Amino acid sequence: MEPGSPKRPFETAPTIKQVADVARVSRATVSRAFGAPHLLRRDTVESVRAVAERLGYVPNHIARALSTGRTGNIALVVPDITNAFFAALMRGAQAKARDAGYATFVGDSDETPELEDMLLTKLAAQVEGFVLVSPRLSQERIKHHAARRALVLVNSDIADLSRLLIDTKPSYERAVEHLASLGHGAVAYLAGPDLSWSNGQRAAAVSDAARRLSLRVVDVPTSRPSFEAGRACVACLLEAGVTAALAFDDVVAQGIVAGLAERGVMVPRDFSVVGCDGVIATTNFPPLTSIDVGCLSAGQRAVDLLMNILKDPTTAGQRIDLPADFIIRASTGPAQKLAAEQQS
Amino acid sequence: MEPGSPKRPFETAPTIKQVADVARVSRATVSRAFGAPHLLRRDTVESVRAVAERLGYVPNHIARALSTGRTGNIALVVPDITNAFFAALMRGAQAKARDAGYATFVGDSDETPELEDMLLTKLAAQVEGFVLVSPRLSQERIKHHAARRALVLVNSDIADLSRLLIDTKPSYERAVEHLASLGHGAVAYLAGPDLSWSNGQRAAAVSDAARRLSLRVVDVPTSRPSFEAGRACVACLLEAGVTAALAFDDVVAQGIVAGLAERGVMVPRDFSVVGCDGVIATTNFPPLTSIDVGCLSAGQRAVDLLMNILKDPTTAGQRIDLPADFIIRASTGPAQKLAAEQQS
DNA sequence: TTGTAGGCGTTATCAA
DNA sequence: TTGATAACGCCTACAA
Repeated sequence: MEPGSPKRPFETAPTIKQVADVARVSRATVSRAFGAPHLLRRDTVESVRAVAERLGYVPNHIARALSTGRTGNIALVVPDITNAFFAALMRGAQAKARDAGYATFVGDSDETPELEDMLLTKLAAQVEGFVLVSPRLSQERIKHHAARRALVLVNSDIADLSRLLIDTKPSYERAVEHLASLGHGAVAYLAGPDLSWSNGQRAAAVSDAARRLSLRVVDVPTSRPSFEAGRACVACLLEAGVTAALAFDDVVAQGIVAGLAERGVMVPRDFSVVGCDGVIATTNFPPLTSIDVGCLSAGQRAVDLLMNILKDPTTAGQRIDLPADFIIRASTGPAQKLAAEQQS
Repeated sequence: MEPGSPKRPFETAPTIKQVADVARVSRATVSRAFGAPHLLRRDTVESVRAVAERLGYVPNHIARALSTGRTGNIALVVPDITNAFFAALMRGAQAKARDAGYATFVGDSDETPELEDMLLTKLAAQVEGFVLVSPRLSQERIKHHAARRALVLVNSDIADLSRLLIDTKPSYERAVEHLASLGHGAVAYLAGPDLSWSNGQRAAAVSDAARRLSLRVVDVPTSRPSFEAGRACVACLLEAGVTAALAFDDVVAQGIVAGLAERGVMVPRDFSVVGCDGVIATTNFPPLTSIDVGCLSAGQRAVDLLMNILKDPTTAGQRIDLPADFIIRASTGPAQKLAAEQQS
C-alpha cells in the first residue's frame, strides 16, 4: 500500500452537501433537482445537475430509502436461473423494473421450498415487493409473506393474491388434437415438478383432450424438468408403444429428441415431440412444435402488476390470465405406419 | 418512473426505540443486545431480546447500512441473463453469496456499454462490491467504478484490478489441432462481440494454431453471439469452402448445426463444429465437441475473490487464471472427401 | 422558487 | 456496563 494512503481503500461517493456547496444552493435544492425538478427553475435544475454530473454524484439509495420508507428495490425469486424460461422471464422483469427506477434482487431457490422461504424472509427488509415465480412453497407460507410485502405470483393460483397465470391449457389441448389428426393413437405426457401449478394444468389438459379424442395417454414422471430427464425416459416411451410425446417444457422436449436420435429414431419421421415455453424451441433441430408462453413479456407484465400494487395497494389481489400460442414447427408429423397399426 | 406511494398497507415493523422503551433501557443497549452482546450483562441481553421477540422486532437493514456503510449486498452485472453461460455463472455466484450472508442484485446490460455503466453507477450505493462479467465497458470507466467499490472482473484483463480469466487459448489451439488431425484444411472462426476479451483470446488462438499447422482460416464476424447469428452465417461458411467451424460459444455452434441441417449438410459427417462453454454442449444433438469453461464454479470463484477483498482490501488486484477443458464429443469428424479434394 | 430544520432507524463515540 | 448524542445521507413540511 502507498504511504499515506487513506484509511478507506475506496473513494467515498460525493454527498448531497458537496454538490450543494459547489452549486451554491441548499441541500434541499439539490434534492429537488433530482426528486422534484418541477418545483425548481429550469436553469437551477440544469446547473445543479451539471455540478452533480461533474462530481459524479448519484443520490444514495440507502439514505433515500431510510428517509422515505421506499427502497426502490424489488426481488425476483425463481426455482432455477439457468432454466431458459425463467431466465427470459427475469430478463423482461429486470428491464421493466429498471425502466421504472427499481433495482432487482435475484434469488434462486434451487427448486426447494426451504430456500425459497429463506430468500423471501431475508430479502423482505430491503424490497418493496416480490415477484415469485412458480413457487414450490406452501400456500400458507406464501400468504405469510404476502401479508408483509407486495407480492405477485407467476404461475401459482392462490385466491386473493395478485397472480399472473400463463394459460397453457387450450394450447396443450390443441397440441393433442394436432397429434390425433396426424394419426397418433397413443401419446405420453412427461411431467414437470409435482409442486408446480403449471404441471397440474398441463397434465390435466392432456388428459382431458385425450379422453375426449379417445387417445391413450401414458404419464411419465420426471425428477426435475431437465434435458437429462427427457433423455432418460426415452426407453420408457418406446416401450410404452406411444408414437408421440408432449413434454412439460422445451428443455425436456430437447432431451427426448436427443435420446430418440441416439437410438436412431428420427423426429418427426418416426416419433413426434411437443414442447412448451418457446424460448429454446427454435434453437433446436428440428425446431420444436411447441407452446409459446411469451416469457419475456410475462416478466414485464408481472413487474407492471407489482408496480401498480405499489402505486395503489387496492389493486392487489387480481388475477391475470395470459394466453399461450400453440405453434407447429418441425418436430411433429404423421404417425409412423407400424406404430399406428400396433394401436388398431 | 417514481417509486410507489409512501402509504403502507402492510404491517409496519417496530423500531429500536419501542423496544428500548418497553425494556426500559436506552436504544444503544438494544442495539448492542443484537450487534455486540458481549458488551452487555447476560441478563440485560436476555431481557432485551425477550422484549424484542415479543414485539417482533428485527433490526432494520437499511438503517443499519446507512450507519455502518455495510449493506450486505453485492451485484452481478452481465451482458445477457438468458445466455446459458452467464446464467450458470450467476447461479454459482448467487449461491456462494447467499452462503456468505450476502444478497445479490442482478443487472442485465443487454450487451451495451451504456447500460452497463448505468447499472454500475446506480447500484454502487447499495452494494459492497461488484462482479462484472465480460464487460463491454471501456477500461477507463471500469477503473472509475473499481476505484469506488470492490470489483471483480470475469473475462476481462485489466492490470491492477482483481480478475478471473477463463483461459480458453490452449483449448482452442487443441481444437484446431484436433480438426487438422481429422484432415480439415480450411476452417472458420465465428467471432463473438468485438468488445469481448474472450473473443480476442479465442480468435488469436485459432489464428495462431492455424498458422502453425498451415490451415486456412476464415474469420466470420457476428453481430451478437446468438443461435440466429450462427444459423445466418452458414451460407457464408459453405461458400468459403471450409469443412469445419469453431464458434465463439455453444449457442452460435448450435445455430451452425441447425443451419447446416436445414441444407441437408450433416454434422459431423459433412461438416465439423466446435463450440465453447460447456453448458448446452450436451443438450444438443449431436452433443457438441466443445470447450468446457466450468461457468458454475467460475461464478463461485468470482464471489470468493470478492469476499476476500471485502475482508481484506489489500488482496485486491490479483489475477486468477482458470483452465478450460477441450472435450471431444460428436460434432466433429473426418473431413469430407469432396471438400478435402477441393482444397488440394 | 428556494432555504431551514427536523426526522428516518441504526451504530459509534464519548462519558458516566 | 450503560446512556446520551452525534453522525450516516437524504427527504420534506414549513417558512421565507
